[in-house]
Amino acid sequence: MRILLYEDNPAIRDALSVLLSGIPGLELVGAFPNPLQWERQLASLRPDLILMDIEMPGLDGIDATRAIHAALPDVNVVILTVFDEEDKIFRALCAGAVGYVLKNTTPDRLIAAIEDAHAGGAPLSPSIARKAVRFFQQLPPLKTTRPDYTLTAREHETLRYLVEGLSYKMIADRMNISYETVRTYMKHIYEKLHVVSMTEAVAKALREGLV
Amino acid sequence: MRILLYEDNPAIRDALSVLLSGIPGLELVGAFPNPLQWERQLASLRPDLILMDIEMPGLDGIDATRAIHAALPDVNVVILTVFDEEDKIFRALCAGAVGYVLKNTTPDRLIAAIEDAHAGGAPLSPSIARKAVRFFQQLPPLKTTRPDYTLTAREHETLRYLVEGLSYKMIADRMNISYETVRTYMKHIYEKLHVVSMTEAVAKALREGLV
DNA sequence: ACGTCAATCCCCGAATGTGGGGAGGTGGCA
DNA sequence: TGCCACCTCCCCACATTCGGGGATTGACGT
Repeated sequence: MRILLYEDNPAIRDALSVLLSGIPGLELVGAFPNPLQWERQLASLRPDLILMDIEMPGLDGIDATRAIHAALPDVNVVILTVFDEEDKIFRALCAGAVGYVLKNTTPDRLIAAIEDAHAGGAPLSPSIARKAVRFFQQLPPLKTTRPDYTLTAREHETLRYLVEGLSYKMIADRMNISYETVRTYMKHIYEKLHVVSMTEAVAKALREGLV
Repeated sequence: MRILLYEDNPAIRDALSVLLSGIPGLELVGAFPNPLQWERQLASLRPDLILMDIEMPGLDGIDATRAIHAALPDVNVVILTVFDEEDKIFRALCAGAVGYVLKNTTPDRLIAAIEDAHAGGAPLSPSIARKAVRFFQQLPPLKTTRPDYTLTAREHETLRYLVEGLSYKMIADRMNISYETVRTYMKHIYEKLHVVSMTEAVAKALREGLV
């Protein structure tokens, strides 16, 4: 398996070069401080897999991943970085990275990640995987049968206005009912949703797609 | 670590029971052919982690996962199944499963998955992980231009607690600051987000992913 | 005919949030 | 050194929400 490495820190680059070169079955075909020349390098070095840092001078690893994935979809790009921020993780995965490994990973786990990626897996460090999974859980309900709180039509309507940011008064006005009726509906909503404040109700409604 | 197993196939259930019982540090506190009695079983057996099959007579493992996750969010549910269809994977993860492991996994990898889940990771079999990652890549161009409201660190923290449904008092308590300071932050948040109430702030924060 | 339940309205008192100010301390940066 | 952004706290006055009640109407089902 031919591996290409993009990493701007010379110490880390050298350490990884030594590590990877010592593994039978792997061949490090190049190691560069940035992916500015990726087009030429990929054409001549023909890697099967790329280890990509994120913050590099000249060209961002995520942008490079996007470009590479668009041009050569068969090349597996694995992000290797210190950042475990959701923002970077999602941008990287959306850009086409097949894996996302943190730099504090032990050498043998890194090797396993490389083999995993080559075998059609998606190596993710545990904390990364958990964040990715949490993303699904926060996803608006696609076709999942969401819990049924048996809100009545008017209660449901009230909740929708609440999520829009309206006050009880405004909702009463919008629904052509009295302020007190809105209060009654809200009490029911609180009971049914097991919440005790507007903010909780709004959060629950939005998170569970009740609106 | 206390483990609970739901699996309808007696042979597999017994095999897993034997396997898990032989691991130091793990304690199999129960093994049932279906999760119909999950409420009572979880209350009495207090598992840290649940291994859940998908197709079981009486109650579907994914539905059970959703119910359990809603009632006891701290209990980690790991799906253990033969199905690697995208549909089931996504429904399971959206329902609150922290992991998804295929039954053709080797025993030591299964043990590793259990430990991984307990350590805050998200054990996914390689082919599952790849499908999950591909999901991100098919996602519509993610909001890279997320508006920047330049909330300060403390304001941002305040907003997060607000979305959790806490009152000013509770937030003050949680952040170890006075009620008045929370009020100050809220005023700033309202200005920066151009909103005038808690509900609007919560809705905007959730909709635009500010939390 | 009776019970149930959604929909509508009402009161009170207590708790909480909103808008307008002011003000001291810190640390970074020009 | 002085400015500025941030974090922290305070006061007043007013608006709004919350948690208990209670009440009437009409529709629907048995």
